[in-house]
Formats: sequence, C-alpha cells, structure tokens
Amino acid sequence: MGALRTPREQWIEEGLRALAAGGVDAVRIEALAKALGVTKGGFYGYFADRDALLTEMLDTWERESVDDVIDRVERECGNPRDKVRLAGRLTFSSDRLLPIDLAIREWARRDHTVAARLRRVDNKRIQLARDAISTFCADPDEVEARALLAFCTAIGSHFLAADHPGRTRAPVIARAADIILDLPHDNPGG
Amino acid sequence: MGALRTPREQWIEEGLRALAAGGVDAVRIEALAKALGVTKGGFYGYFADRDALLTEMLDTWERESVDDVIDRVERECGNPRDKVRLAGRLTFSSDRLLPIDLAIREWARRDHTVAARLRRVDNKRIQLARDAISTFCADPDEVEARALLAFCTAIGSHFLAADHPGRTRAPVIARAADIILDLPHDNPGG
DNA sequence: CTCGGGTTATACGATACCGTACAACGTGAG
DNA sequence: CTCACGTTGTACGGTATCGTATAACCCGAG
Repeated sequence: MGALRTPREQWIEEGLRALAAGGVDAVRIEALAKALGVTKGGFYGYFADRDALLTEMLDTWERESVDDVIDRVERECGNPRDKVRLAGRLTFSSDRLLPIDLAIREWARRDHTVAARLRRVDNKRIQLARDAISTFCADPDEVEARALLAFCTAIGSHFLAADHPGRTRAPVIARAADIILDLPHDNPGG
Repeated sequence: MGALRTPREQWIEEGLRALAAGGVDAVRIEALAKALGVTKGGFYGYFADRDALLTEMLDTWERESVDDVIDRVERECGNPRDKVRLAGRLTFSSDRLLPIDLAIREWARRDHTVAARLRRVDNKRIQLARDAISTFCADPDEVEARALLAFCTAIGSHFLAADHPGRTRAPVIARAADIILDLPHDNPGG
C-alpha cells in the first residue's frame, strides 16, 4: 500500500479545530494544510471538495457528542439530578466539544442541513434531561420548561457577556442549576 | 450643497441587515452596494474602510438596544415582573434587534473589541432584571441566579434546536419564565 | 447656460481562496 | 535495485473581495 502521511482524520481534526476557533468560514483548505505542515495537494485525494470535509466533520461531532456522551451518562448514572449535571458537564464543559458545539450552533442558524443535524442531537440530549427531571416533577409542562431552562442556561451563558459584581460566573450558574432542579412549588397555580 | 444620493445611514442600515442575515463575514462592501442599487464607488467617501463601517454599525446597535429600550421600559414601567418581560420582549422579540443581537454575540466570541461592547450592553440590560427581581426576592445570590436564568433563556433559546413534542416553543418559554419569576421556595435550604 | 462641488461608476492592483493538472517524491513489493 | 502506486508540492485558471485612482455625472448657484 502507499504511504499514508497525513490521514483523513487529521484533516477532520484540524477542520474541527478551525471551526471551533473561527466558525465555518475559518475552515479553509489552505489554512488547514498550513496548520498540518503540508500543502493542500493531498487534501483532494481524501475529499471531493470542501463540503465533503464539512460533512465528515459534522459526522465526527455528532458521533462524539451524542453516542459517547449518552453512553457514558447511562453507564455512570447515579441520582437522576446528577445525571443531568454530568451530561451537562460532559458536553458543555469539555474543552474539546464545547467550542465545536457553539460554533455549530452559529453555523446552524445559517444552514438548514446543519440545523437539521443539530436538532437531532439536541433532541437526544434534551430527552436525557426530561427523563431525569421527570423523576422528581410530575407536571409534564413543568418538566419541559425545566429541561428547556437547563439547556438554555448551558448554551446561553456562553453567549452572554454580563458580569456578576463580586462573583464569578460559576457560582451563579450553580445557583441557577439549583433553581432549575429544585422540587416544584407547592402552589402549582392554574 | 452637493447631492446626497445614498447617505451614511443607508450603508449602516444595509450593513446591519447583512450582519443579521449572515454574520460579520457577510458584511461586504460590494454586496451592500449591490443591495443598495449602487456600486461601492461612493462608500469610501463616507467611510475610511470596512472597519469604520463596522464600528458605526456597532454604535447604532448600542444606542438602539440600550438607550431606546431602557428609556421605554423605565417610562412604561408597571409591575416589576412586567418590566422584565417588557425589556425581554423589546430586545428579544424585535424583528429588527434580535437577529442583530444574535449575530453580534457570535461576533463577540471572536473579537475582543466587540466583546467589550457587548459586555457594556449586557451589564446595563441585566441590571434591569436585577432591580425588578430584587423587589420580590431578598437573597442577592438568588437574584443574580434568576437574572442569569432570564438572560440565558432569552438568548439560549435561539441557539437551541430541540423540539418540544406536542407543543411549540412559545408556551414552554412562557412556563420557564414563570419558574424564573416565581416567588422563592419556602424551603430555602443551606 | 456654465461652472464647481460632491457623488458615483469604472478600471485597476493586490490578496485570498477554491478546485484542477501534473510533475516530483517516497515507500513497500517483487 | 527497480517498479508501481499512492501521496505531496507546485503551478494554474477562476472567482471574490478590499481599497485606490480617476473620469463621468448630476445638482444647485451664479
């Protein structure tokens, strides 16, 4: 067999790195080649074109951020509340996945194909939250609302620039998580 | 005086439109000119370069989304809870401001100057939420957490792709708002 | 009508990027 | 060692964009 100098995976990996750092528009073949220490010569032996790379990048991300995370959460599961927290940490505190995740969310706002994939991923993820919250909250509408709060907080906090006088962001998020995960009110109201 | 065919404001307006639709990278002089029905010839009479336009776009956005919104909320203020809801609606339900706001959040993740501006804006906005929430919540830590929840939900819901089986997003958000704005639990816990 | 000012169209050079073509290279098989 | 085949470097054509230069233009003033 021929030599395999810089395999497919390296192009995808470098592509994800560029995506995380600068968004889709930063995924430029020649830039990736430079980062890999080669020229773009070999790229078109692996991929038909730039879109093919982008598609495979999304495949990799989808696999890692759904299958891997869900598998691990289901295995290491303890308390349902801890399950949500763990899933959140795995996705939204991962130095690797988080920046990619955020970049893909931006991308999805402008590309229907990406939006469809993100919807698949988010639906699987939010189901974890629903299941866990259901164990301590009976009202389905409230379960849905709390699951939404959990996700919006995990994502939104990275797009929010506000300061918290006298505090860092972390304890404020921890307190918010308590509110999201706390028992339902005793005055459910109409 | 000389003719004033397509004034500064039109370039800025079209720039904001492009920003909202496609992100910073979509703000291209020649594209704006085409949308305005002219060529880029006149652009450089008004602006030194592309960066000058971007800066003035940010100026316009900052003025509209802080001064205008805060002024109106302070004037039309009623119930503190309604105040938060109104501020939220003005910013996050405006067909004009919302897409610009989201695009600027993406932009801010990659540009320190924009991030600094966004921080100024978010700090002013979140102060409104703090003030309002403080009127029915005594614990400052909890006020901060609920204010964060309000903002993260307003922003995050636009970056979240998940579906809500049997529902649309709107009622789920409404329910989430109830949770955020409801009275504190009677078991505050340690 | 003619002139002068600012405004706009057009042409240009420079850069960056995509995708292709082809030649140079190197590794393993024989 | 030599050959073959896959991989890589280089060069190319095409497009898009920025910013500049300059000429054509249009409006109001005189």
